[in-house]
Amino acid sequence: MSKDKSAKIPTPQPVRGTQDMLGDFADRFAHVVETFERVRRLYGYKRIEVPVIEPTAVFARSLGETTDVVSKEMYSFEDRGGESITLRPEFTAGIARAYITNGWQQFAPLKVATHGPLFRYERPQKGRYRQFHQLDAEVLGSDSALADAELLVFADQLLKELGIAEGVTLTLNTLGDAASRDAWRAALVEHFEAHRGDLSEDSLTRLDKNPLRILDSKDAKDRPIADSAPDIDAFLTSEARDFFDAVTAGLDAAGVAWERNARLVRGLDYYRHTAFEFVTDRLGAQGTVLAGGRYDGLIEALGGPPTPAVGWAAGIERLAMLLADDVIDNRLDAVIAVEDDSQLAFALKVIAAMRGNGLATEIVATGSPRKRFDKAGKIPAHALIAIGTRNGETYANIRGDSELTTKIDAIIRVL
RNA sequence: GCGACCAUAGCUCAGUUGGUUAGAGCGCCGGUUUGUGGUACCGGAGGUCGCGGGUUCGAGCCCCGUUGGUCGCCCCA
Repeated sequence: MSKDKSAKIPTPQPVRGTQDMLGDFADRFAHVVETFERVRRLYGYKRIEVPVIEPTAVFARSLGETTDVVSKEMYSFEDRGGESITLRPEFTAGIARAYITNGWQQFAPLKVATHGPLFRYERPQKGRYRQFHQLDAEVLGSDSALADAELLVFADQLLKELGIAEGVTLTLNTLGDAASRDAWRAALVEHFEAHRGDLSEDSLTRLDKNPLRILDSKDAKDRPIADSAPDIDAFLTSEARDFFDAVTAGLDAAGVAWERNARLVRGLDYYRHTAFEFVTDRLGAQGTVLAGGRYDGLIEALGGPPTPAVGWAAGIERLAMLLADDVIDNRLDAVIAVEDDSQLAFALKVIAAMRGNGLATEIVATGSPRKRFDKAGKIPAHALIAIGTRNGETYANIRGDSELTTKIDAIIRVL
């Protein structure tokens, strides 16, 4: 290391909102993904891979008129050909594009699942990053309420298998069909206009841009007005009512607990019928762990044929943060402390044999020989093997669970 | 885009109303105990106190700016 400070090379900073993971958290992350991959097979969801980059139009068109999101929160750039490219901020639009451009209509109804990195240009906070990762499940080309129900049962089982269902609640609402939704929206605008003077400043702008969003406002000033606003129920067509009933009946039959949240809404117009969020109060302001809904209008908005679809996505980091501390067992089977360098060759034979027998093993053979036993003892493992010389003879002392030490003893004995 | 809080050793943090040479724990390196066993003892390396200005006889501490982080708001596809 140079002491010459002027010669020091400045280390580039990581991009804001990106994260590096080492050890425990990376293992938790992988555990979430592995569990998802296992459970999605149980439900017959096909693995799908779609690009991280898409033409900007894929997302701009799917997100429609919510200019805030499109203009300020997407990672977009021009490639060398002058085409506007965007790092995917969500899975759904890219999957819908793939569905159209690959002619996957032939497979409808198509159940697919994927996971990977997504990018949104936002201010990072707890459970919210610029590069983040999601699990994703979609059913394309099905207008059946059974698809919605199955998707939710899948999500419920995933959370249960991750051991985080406790403290996570499925909240559910319907946005109705287009007719229901339009009637409800008009009634809401009327209600909010009547209370215009009591709304927060933010909600006044929502009233113009996205009135449904006043319903889930966090501002205490808005709550009485939002809470007294009409529910969609009175405006549901009988078809929409039947659809919602069929979804909830499916959940009840499968034993999935749910709560109606009549204030749960989606900002985009292509959402229809089912909207849901699995929420928790254990992640600060970012309480949504898994969310989705039915988006019957999306594929058409991308220039495809009218295609009903429903899906959800879940933040892998958020799920990983919720995992219990003891879910991941990082302990090795054994650690070898080489207490005498003349026994190094023997120790290397032992560790090769251990690993060859499927036992995860680490070796400590550097630094002061006297300290190696202590050092090895600090590495989490089920057994500790000390190798040294005593009375001119090689010796190996094994400590740990009796079953494991017997197995190790047998491996070493034949060397 | 807005707000609050924070920034001292590789990590987690102390650091008094501004006052000598900025500390601890963990980690790292070395030494002591010749030991079937050890939460032990001793020592060492490692710091432009995020950066730049200012106030002051004197700034890790006070003021301004700046960069970065955390949390929240907006937004949430």
